[in-house]
Amino acid sequence: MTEPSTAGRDSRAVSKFVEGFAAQLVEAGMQRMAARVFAALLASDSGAMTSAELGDQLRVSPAAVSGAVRYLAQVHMVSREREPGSRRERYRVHSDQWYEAVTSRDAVLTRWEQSLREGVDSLGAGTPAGERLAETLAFFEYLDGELVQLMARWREHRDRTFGKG
Amino acid sequence: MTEPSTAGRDSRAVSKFVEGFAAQLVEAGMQRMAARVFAALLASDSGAMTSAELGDQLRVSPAAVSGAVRYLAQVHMVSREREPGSRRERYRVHSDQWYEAVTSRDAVLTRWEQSLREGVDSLGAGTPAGERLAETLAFFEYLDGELVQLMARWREHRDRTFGKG
DNA sequence: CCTTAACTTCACAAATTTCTGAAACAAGCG
DNA sequence: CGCTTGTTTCAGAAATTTGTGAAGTTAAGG
Repeated sequence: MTEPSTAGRDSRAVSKFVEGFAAQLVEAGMQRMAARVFAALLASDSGAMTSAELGDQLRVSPAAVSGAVRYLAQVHMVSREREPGSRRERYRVHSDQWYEAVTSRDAVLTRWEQSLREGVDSLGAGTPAGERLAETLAFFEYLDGELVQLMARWREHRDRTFGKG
Repeated sequence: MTEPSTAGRDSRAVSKFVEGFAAQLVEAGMQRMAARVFAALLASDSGAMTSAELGDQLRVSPAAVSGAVRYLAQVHMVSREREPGSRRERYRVHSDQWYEAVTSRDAVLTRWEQSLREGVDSLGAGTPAGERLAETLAFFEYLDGELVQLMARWREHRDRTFGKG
């Protein structure tokens, strides 16, 4: 017998990946529900799902989906789409967009750098502690700049590998 | 009046930096106590502190310090030193060692890659979802390799800037 | 060896986070 | 306009995380 269209795939396999990958993300610091929603989108064929589909597949309430999606949208890991002429919303991983969000983490690095700058100032640039903070700061500033270039090279590499492949 | 030797520095300023920077680390996903211990070490002049000093400065129990240090040692952000002929242990940030730990995050990336590989297999390399996972996996593999080179360039850059400076 | 200082482990209490159901809110459609 | 469907907000219950005190372990020093 044929499976229903949305579940043409082995939903056992999908779930195993979703939960496993989400667990890894959680261990790295992401909120549990956000991780699960993200993994589910990543593992969907279209790369987009509605709130109802997510709630159904993950067995959670609309409220939980709402909260997770708000977070994911804030950090640019998914985008929201309004299907024209419907109150239904779709959440999508943009395949190239999302890992840019993971690496660039601009906001995080910037705040770290700001803290370190203040530390260097208040502890004194000449003190051993001040020098250690300054070196750390220099590292993050270096990292910032390098990541931009790294992402540029990745896009090129990706286009060669996937674009024409 | 002169301050006691260990607190020759403005302990108000130290604490402000420690708590502020730790908060940023927490927001990025690190455990609270580990973040505070790490920040305290970073802001110390010698780059090393004993368990007692840490507990005293952060106003927490030995147990809390123990837990935090175990974690930090596991992820190579501090190393433990046994002062010879004493049961006192010192915890140290190696100034160059620690941010290597932050970037390389080898363990994390490796586990992500493993999850993704399994996902590609079980969802099918030919399916749209499988292709998305494969592209994501390729990205992390690329990142792995690039980070190694990036760190090599940083060390060079650092030696030029701080080594002879 | 026995004492004692230092660290670790463990069970539990406190604080925080996470998810839910219910109610409020929005927006298409008749 | 009001009905209906879909999303968000909110207060609280449940689960998880975090830090403590106390007991346990290890090893230096008499």
